[in-house]
Amino acid sequence: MESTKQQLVSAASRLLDDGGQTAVTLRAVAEQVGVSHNAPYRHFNGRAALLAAVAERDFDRLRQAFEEQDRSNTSSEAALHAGAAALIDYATRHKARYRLLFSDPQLLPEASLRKAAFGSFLAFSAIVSRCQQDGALPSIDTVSLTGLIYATLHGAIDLDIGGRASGQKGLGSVKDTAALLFDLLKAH
Amino acid sequence: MESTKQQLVSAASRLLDDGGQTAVTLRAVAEQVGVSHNAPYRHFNGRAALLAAVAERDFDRLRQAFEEQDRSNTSSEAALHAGAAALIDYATRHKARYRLLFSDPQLLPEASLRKAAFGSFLAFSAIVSRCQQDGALPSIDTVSLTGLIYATLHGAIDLDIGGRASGQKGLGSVKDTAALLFDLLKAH
DNA sequence: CTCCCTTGTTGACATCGTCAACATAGGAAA
DNA sequence: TTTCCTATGTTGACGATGTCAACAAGGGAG
Repeated sequence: MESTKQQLVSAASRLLDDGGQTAVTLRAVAEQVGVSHNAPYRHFNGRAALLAAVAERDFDRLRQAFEEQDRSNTSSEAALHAGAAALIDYATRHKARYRLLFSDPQLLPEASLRKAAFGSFLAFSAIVSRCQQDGALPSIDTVSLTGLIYATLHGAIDLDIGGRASGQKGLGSVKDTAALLFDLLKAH
Repeated sequence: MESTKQQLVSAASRLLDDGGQTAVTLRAVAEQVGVSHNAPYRHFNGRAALLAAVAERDFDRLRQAFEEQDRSNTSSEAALHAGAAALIDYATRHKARYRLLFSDPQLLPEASLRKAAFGSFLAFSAIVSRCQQDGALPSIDTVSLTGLIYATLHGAIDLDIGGRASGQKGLGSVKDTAALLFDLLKAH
């Protein structure tokens, strides 16, 4: 027995995966849940708020995934690679959702969403910090270094999804770019 | 005396800068130019095609900016930094337009648009290649290296525009991220 | 029992992208 | 010159969509 609110978020996620941004219409979401076209307004302030809820939920999941890697029994370097792989994997599996989280301009900068986004960034930062302590990454400002890695990962993913850079070579190029960055960082 | 088609593209750009994605409605564009709400259809296949034309024009301008830096009389390293600064500057001045070029999911993968996007990437790649010849950048595969730099720049810009990463620290963090990457690359 | 907050419904409205039909001017073709 | 076609633009209409207002039911608190 899932609450209607949760059902709405789930339905929006599904529509996003299936038909992309334009498929996520309030009316379609409502229909999927089996309520009237205006029921969503009892749970969300409007379309943007519903999408923000979807993004928030997934940001939390990403954070959890990063935290799991950070707590794992592997080496810090392996955790870093696994964390990056998790992000790439999520983006590959849910392109439209990834775009919603990281690049949607219509998402209101709600405090809760910003907090969730920052939370996943911080979780990733924890992995980076552990790598630094182990000497696997240079001992510079952790936030700056995390920003560099995060930006590179996101940029490679986003360019790949949109096919805007070096042709559409598939996600192989994303992993290659990440590997190249990690190699450079390893060599001090 | 500007052709109506060019006027439509210019008006769309202006509306994009002023009011963001949602402000660019075909009817508003037509009104700005002073034609009926259906006149744009005589020049573009629809809204997506008009936006693609805007993106294509700006991709060409970016390519020209990169080519100018490549031909400049400065050092190859200065050209690289100037090229990066030009991209950051463009993104800062025209956030919504930057998003359109590099991250808009609704843009049909028209051949001409893809060609223009690839053209700007290639122009940037030429600068990178010159840096490699001068020993200012590591002698690895040029396309891979350009992909890394391009991805980092785009990722830092995109995260900053959306305020998704380390808080909204302004574009300062973007330049810092770029500087950090260049430092790392310089140290082989 | 009564009241009110939550949740949901129906109906309406403005806006938008898009299609179809019609108008007009200017040059090519005869 | 006259005829016709194409490019360009206009008007009108339609369906889809986000959103607002008004109404309904139901269940728990007092």
